[in-house]
Amino acid sequence: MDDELSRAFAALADPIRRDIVARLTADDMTVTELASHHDVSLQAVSKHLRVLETAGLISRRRDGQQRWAHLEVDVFDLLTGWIDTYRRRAELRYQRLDDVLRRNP
Amino acid sequence: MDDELSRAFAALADPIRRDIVARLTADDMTVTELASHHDVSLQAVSKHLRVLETAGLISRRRDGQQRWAHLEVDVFDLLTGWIDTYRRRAELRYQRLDDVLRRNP
DNA sequence: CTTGTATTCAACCTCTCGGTTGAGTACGAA
DNA sequence: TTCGTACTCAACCGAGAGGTTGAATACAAG
Repeated sequence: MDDELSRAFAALADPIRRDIVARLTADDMTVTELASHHDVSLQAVSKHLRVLETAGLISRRRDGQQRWAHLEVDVFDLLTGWIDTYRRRAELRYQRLDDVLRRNP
Repeated sequence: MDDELSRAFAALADPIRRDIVARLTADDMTVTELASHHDVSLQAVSKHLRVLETAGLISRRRDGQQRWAHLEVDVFDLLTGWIDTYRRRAELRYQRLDDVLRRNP
C-alpha cells in the first residue's frame, strides 16, 4: 500500500475519517471542532487528519494556534475514475454475452 | 471497520485485490489462474478472495475441484454513491460561496 | 483404491493501524 | 513574562492485516 489510489481507498475505509470528510464538505474546520464530534482523543483525530492529508483528501493551513482542514475533492475523481473504468468493462462483458445469446438462441 | 462501506473501501485498498477485481471484469476465474499473475502464494490469493467475498465484491461457485470467482458490480454503486454524495455537497458549498461573492463584490 | 490436482484450514510471524497517555511546541491574551 | 489554549510528537499497546509453510479436504482420473 504505497500508491495514491491505495492510500485514498484506505483513508476512506475508516468510519471516523469518512465522517470527517463528510463534515468538511460543509466548511473548513479545526482539529478541536472535528474532535468534538467523536468519542476519541484529540490526538487520535490529529492522526486521522494526517492520514487524510497523506492521501491527498485534505489540505491544511495554520492560522494562529488553529490548524484548519480543507477538503480537496480532486482525489474523489481518482477513485470514481478507477471504479467506473472497471464497472464499464464488466458491463461491456455482459453486453457481449447478451449479443452471443441473442445470436445463438 | 464493520459496515459494508468500510469493508468495500478496505478491500480495494490493496493493489493485489484491485488487480483481481480488474481481471474479473474480463471473465470469471479460478484461484489458481488468479494466483498465476501474482508473486504470492496460492493461499495468500485465497485469503484475498475471501476478503473480496466478505466485502460483497465477488461471489463464488464450486465446479468440481475448481472455485470460480465472479465479480459483483453492485458494491461499486455503494462506493460511487457515497463519494458522489459528498462531492456534490462540496460543490454546492462552492456554489453558495460564489453566489455570495457575486452579490458582494 | 490410489494418485494427483485444486483449494482451504491452521498456526505462526511481522508490520501496520487505531487508540491511549504524557510531554513538547506554538501562539494569543493578560 | 506568564498563563492558557491548540495542536503535534513520542512512546507504548492490543488487534488485525497480509504473508508464509505444512497439513487437511474435496474431487477427478486411472
